Amino acid sequence: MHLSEQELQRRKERENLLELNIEPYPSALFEVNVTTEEIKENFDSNPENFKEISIAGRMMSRRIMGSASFAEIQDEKGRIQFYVRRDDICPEEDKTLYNTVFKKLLDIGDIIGLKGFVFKTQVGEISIHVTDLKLLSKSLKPLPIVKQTEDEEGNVKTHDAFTDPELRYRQRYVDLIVNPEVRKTFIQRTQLVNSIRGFLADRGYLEVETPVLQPLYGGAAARPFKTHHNTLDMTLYLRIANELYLKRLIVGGYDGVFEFAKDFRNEGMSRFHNPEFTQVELYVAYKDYNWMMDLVEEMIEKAALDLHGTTKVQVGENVIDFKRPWKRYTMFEAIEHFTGIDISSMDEPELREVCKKLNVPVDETMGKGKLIDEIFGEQCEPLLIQPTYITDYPVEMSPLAKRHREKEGLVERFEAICNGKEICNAFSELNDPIDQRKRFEEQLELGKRGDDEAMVLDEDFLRALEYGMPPTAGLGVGIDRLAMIMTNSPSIQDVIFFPQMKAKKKPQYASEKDYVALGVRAELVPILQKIGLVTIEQLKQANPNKLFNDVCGMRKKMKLKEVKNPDLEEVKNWLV
RNA sequence: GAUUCGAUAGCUCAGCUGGUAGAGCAUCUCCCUUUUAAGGAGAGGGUCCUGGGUUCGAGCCCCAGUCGAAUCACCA
Repeated sequence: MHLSEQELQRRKERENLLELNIEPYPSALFEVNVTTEEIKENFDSNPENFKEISIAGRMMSRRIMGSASFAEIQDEKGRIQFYVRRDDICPEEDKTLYNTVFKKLLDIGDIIGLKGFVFKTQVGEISIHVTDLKLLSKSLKPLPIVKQTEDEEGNVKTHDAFTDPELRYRQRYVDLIVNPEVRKTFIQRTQLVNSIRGFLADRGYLEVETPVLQPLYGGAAARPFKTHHNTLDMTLYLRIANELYLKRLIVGGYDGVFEFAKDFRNEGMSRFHNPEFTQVELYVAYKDYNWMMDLVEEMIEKAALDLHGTTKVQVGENVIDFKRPWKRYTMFEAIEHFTGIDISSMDEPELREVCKKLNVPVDETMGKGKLIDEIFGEQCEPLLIQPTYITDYPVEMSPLAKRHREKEGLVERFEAICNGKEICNAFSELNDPIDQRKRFEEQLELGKRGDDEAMVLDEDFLRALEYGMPPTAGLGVGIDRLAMIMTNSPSIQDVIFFPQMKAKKKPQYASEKDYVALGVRAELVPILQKIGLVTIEQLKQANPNKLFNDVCGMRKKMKLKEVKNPDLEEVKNWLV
């Protein structure tokens, strides 16, 4: 393993601490009685409450000025400056704790505990005057240092921001340490979930859990992840939705059930798609989709209020207002509104004409429903910024929704569109088992025609319906998409702690033993690694003359005076 | 999957027409006081993503690859 100079330095510091009988990773708890936030908010009004504080966190900056120093400590809530004076933390003769430990053996990134009192500096910054300092955990890897300054107008300017998306997502822990707004985003995501959970629980609906591993995948149209159970020797799928299980529970007699579900779809990735994502699904008996629209409006409006204290949320360049009531269009109305074309009574050839005219891409396999959906998706959806309900979808696209009570060829379904994207999907659930079987069979036909996202027939679910499911309204809300909007995040990766990333290929690093087995002296191993020959295969392919040169050159460069250079014969022997 | 762009010090980035690898921050040494991106003096730190090629000479040009980003496509 290659270590940078700074990493080696810190490992050395760790050793030095041990030699001073200072445990770099102590086990005892450290009593914390205040947070940075509490100090900053309350010190001015109640300074006497902060005479004996104890706080822990990560040291994020340090400015040493001889026998006194300023540094910053960061806890979960924020940062605060602290002031350390040598003679405060070392009242006796022995000044090691300040001169050696604080100044030399501590680094930015170390986790420390402080005791002391709060005061204000001459410049007016609330700070902690430290009387006792304890190392709680030594950090061996240097952090990217992000500095922020404020100009006279109070604009915060960030220097050397840690922005590389790859590193931020692969090492989210670093992102969270140095980019405080990231921590805030995820707190808001949790607040959003809590708000919705509370809203639904207050209405008496039951939060449940249903299988993630399913023998048949259903409830949505998507390609699944496939896996295998060894003991049962059977194929299982990671769920693409939990809809059919929640409906079974409605059959079983619960009148309202919901689940925050991780779903998995084996499809493309984009800033709106992660292979695993979160939905909350809700089913309520004896209700219909009109009732559900009212509920969703209320629920999301409340979530906005809980997070922001207002129904207005800044998203990119737009301000989105979740205040009830939201605009409602039928799908046909929306298409007519945005294109001027009334397609409500068109047949398939006429729809194809319209697509051509509007430059909507189509292909042969698309039926009437898909064509309508395509027109909507191309011409309307991206233009819907404020929360808007689109209702009454073509039946072909909605095999689990109930036929419309009045309109032929449509189902009682709605989606809420916001910022140009779907945030929820709901319908009056189809509970006629005969019709449901027919719809599944139509899906099977689509599957035979090559649609690899067509639904599969679930006999057990049909059996449940045959026992009788009450009329039910069902809902699915994409939590990630909603979180993106509520936190003003442009990418789904910004609201998922550990978004899926392509695996990094790691070469099989050879160990010292592997080199020695070839006759390489152990002291030469670091040289070979430094040259870049980290696998035996690479070493074997090296040109002996060049290798000999490189080794001697690198030895000099690394200033390994005590290491004896190999001769050419010796190098050649490694490669035999 | 397609197109475009990118990869240089721990971090953020510069690097001219192909000619000895640079800055700021971070790190190390020295001075230092309630400082404000504290300051001053000095030092160390590089597989210029990988592999080929062109060339007397490649961070830079060419080819292939890896990884990433953006846009598009797919995702009812």
